[in-house]
Amino acid sequence: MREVAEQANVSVTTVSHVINNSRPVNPETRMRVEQAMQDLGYQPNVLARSLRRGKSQTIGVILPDNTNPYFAEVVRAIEDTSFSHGYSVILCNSDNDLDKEHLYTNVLIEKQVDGIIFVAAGLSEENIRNLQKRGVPSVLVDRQVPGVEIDSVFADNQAGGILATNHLLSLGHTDIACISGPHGVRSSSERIAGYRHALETAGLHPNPDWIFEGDFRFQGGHSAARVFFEGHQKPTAIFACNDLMAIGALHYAHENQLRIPGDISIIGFDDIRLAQFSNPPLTTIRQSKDRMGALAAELLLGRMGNGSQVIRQEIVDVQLVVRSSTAQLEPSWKVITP
Amino acid sequence: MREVAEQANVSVTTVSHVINNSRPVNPETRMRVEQAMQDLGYQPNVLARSLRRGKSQTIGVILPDNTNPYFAEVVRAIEDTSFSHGYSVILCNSDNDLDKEHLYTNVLIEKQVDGIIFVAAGLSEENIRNLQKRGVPSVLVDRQVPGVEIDSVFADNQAGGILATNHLLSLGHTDIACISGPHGVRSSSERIAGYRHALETAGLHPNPDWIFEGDFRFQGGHSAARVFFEGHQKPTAIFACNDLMAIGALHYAHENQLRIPGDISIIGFDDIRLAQFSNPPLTTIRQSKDRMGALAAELLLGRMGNGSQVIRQEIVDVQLVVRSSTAQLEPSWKVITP
DNA sequence: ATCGTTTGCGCAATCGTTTGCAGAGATAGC
DNA sequence: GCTATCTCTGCAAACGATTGCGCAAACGAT
Repeated sequence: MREVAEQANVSVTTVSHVINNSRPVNPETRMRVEQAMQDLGYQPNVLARSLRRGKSQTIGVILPDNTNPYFAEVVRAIEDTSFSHGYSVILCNSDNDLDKEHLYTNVLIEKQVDGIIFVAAGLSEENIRNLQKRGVPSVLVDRQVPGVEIDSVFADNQAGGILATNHLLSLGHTDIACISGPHGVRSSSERIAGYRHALETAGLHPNPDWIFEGDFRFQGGHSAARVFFEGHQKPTAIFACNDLMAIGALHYAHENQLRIPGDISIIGFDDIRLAQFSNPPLTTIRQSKDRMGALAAELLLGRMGNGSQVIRQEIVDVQLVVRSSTAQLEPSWKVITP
Repeated sequence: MREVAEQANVSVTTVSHVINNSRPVNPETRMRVEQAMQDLGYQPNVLARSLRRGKSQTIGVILPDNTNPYFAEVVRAIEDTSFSHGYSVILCNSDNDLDKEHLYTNVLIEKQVDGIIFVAAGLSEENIRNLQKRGVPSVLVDRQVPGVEIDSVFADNQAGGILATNHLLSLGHTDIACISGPHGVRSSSERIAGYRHALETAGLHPNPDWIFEGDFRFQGGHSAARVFFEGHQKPTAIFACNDLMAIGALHYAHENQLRIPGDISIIGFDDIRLAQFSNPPLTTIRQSKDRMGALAAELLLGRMGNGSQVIRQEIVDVQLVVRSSTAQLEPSWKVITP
């Protein structure tokens, strides 16, 4: 910058002002400065600027694993909208590990990020309070932490669980198993709550053997399906709490010559892109990952712009997407069996 | 920091030295300082440190789309190894857009990243020279840019293409179609080169109608398959240049009651996690994304540590993984048809 | 008591910007 | 011709750390 100033025969002050348009400067001078910047290939040092201004134009995103398509799509949306507002994003994989998450949080704070988005974080209440005490704007995505006031956006998980279960019920299924997410993940337990609620409303009571705790990954769905089908009583339909596990279950069924949806109906949750290309294409509950990511970023940006605004909790709708992995229960089955 | 210094009754100099262990300090004093840091909940401002030290402990990763499982897995490995060396990563989605990529590059430079990793970048030669001129360490992953000397790591794509094609040939297929990646993507064209080479070595000449330019996404594979099967002469096997497209093709086949691998064999490339859970599980060419990502990060870290080391180009092996989407060509087919 | 060494610490410049304050010259109003 | 206003620019102090240089006390040896 000093070099530019010298070459243009002005002070660094002026250079700064032409860069930022922060006060009027004589057109002729401005030209000279711009020319000098050109000639010298000058690029500002944003670090110094950030230091001075107290804003780094950077946000942190902490999520369990960017390899999970669901998170990948959310973070993509976050990155897009952040970028279009002039912010960069630092990516952090917490592996659902609270310590790692804490570590990342500190790194981000030390790097002076302007805000943090937690995607389905394992965030503890204490952790959040700490953030708030430090005055770091943050928003939660996909998961609530009870008993704490913080901007957040998540899907209407319970409604989704109900939607999914009702869909299966409406097809005549009553023996509906369920693959949950990892223990303690709120979004999963809400979906399960929806599942339970729908069953009870239909006058059925959920069979505890038919709730299997998965891991939100292919493998978990696969294992769950095995447990169900090696069990005494076999379900005719499965509600998986995310698409990955649904596809894992699909895979198990396929390995074992179970026809889908002939022998077993499967419904997922999320509607990741893959869902329409699975075999058969997966019936699922769509939550808009684009919208969630964008919303999260906007919430954060808003909060950063104006610290005192009221807390917002955005709930995004879910939607049943019927494809080919679910079908009417063959009446014959029920009739013949007894 | 000043506050800490006051509270501990020392100068900021000393505080700095206890933080960095950069010179001996009296144990008792050190205790006092540490206590003060505790009490005040002090966290260093890494921005200021970076400014002073001229290193930001941050690297940039520019890739087309973090939503693509292949890239997602690579970037995950990059993030992991960077983190374990004390670096954060800024994520940038270029959408294969050269302008956007250029923009991101500038942002990263201005943010004073210590290095940049381009994953399958559309990077132009000029672009790279610019980087080198500026002295920004950078490494290329998954794709070479011809005529430029730069650290890079990529898979042995041609070998992979040969491996895939030979596998199909060995199963008796001769009518082998091919779904390429987008025009101009080096990794894809090398795979195609391998495909051609293998065919020619087997005394066949590739049918130009049987090379379809895809987009490296589900949809492209799907479209390609349609073109092939609506064509006059139908292939008995398909080599897709990545798994996503292979799965797209699988999906088309399924929609049209083509049995796999009975009616058509399909082989992919990458071995993304999904590949083993597709229906049927996908035969593919594995390239270790973990290794590539880790290697890339290590290359970059090495370069950052020592600017003058010799240029390194790491080639990671590929490997045929046989699953269930490919099978022996039914002899009947060929015999009966004429 | 003196001197040389070691140990422990602080001063102040620096990294590259931004920004409050203020000065110089030009223009205008009377 | 004098002052008021306006336009354009620069000085220097921050932002929060790191680091070369140097000083003072303590210590051991003679």
